[in-house]
Amino acid sequence: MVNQQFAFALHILAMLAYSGKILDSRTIAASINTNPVVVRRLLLALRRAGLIETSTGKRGGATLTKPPSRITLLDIYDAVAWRPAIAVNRRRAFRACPVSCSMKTIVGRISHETDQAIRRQLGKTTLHRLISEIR
Amino acid sequence: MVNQQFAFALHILAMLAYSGKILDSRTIAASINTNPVVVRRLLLALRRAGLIETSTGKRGGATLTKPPSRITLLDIYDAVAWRPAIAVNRRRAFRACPVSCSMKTIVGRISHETDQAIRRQLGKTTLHRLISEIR
DNA sequence: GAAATTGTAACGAACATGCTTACATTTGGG
DNA sequence: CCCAAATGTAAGCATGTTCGTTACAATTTC
Repeated sequence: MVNQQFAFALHILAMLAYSGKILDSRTIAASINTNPVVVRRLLLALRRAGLIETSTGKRGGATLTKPPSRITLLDIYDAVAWRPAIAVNRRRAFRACPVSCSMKTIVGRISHETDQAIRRQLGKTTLHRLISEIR
Repeated sequence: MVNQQFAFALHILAMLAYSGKILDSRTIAASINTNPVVVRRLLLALRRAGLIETSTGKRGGATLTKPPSRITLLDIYDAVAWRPAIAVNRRRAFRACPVSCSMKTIVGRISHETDQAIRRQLGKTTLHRLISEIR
């Protein structure tokens, strides 16, 4: 992955789990060293996934909806990673070439299997275990 | 991954394995539906990894250096994927925040574990098995 | 020596990513 | 009731990546 959204999302949720309090996007952004709007966009994705709740207005911010022991890194990955780790070539195949005609299917399967392997791995770790490594 | 280089590399090696002959970059590029220079750049990476040999001049091109049963998708992945699937935030940590100070290490470990999971998966499949699915 | 091929540099277009500004909306508290 | 503080969200910009393209030197075969 080129983008850092998964790393940012982990950081956000680690902050929320570690503090246990409502945190605003400015505080979180300072910890990540980025802009509050970048954080807010990720908060939206995490909320859509049901991992956090947000509230607007004064004293607003975000909190977890579940205990950190019941959130896995896979939940977070699903919330923010929409592209598979392995891309497939989507162009038209060259009809006269059997390799070309089969590659989309074959690479599609490889991509899917690899995704499953990633998901299996991420499903093993909870947010609770992740924050237990802080300090 | 945003880029398609792994998919392209799989395609190139599948062509070489399937045909068993020397193929030039123009032929391969036509099958992938891209430009010969794009193919040649990947051929360089695959050659550096010891998977193929190339020859210049008339009747030049590329061939495998080993039987397809002895090339795994992991070999190919290593040849062309230099970025880890999961990026880490490389900015300076915010010193006053314990979460911020720990995240680089923690996400680094997650990134590494995930990479290992990907590599385990890709190591299971040989180029031979891949081309057995053609047609 | 001509033709075909790789190796490689240089440039550009398209796209992805993240930062920033801006502002409407919502909420809490005096 | 009004102000301050916060999210939600759009728009635009800068940067980096990716891929395609052109071009040409070097190499090899015939």
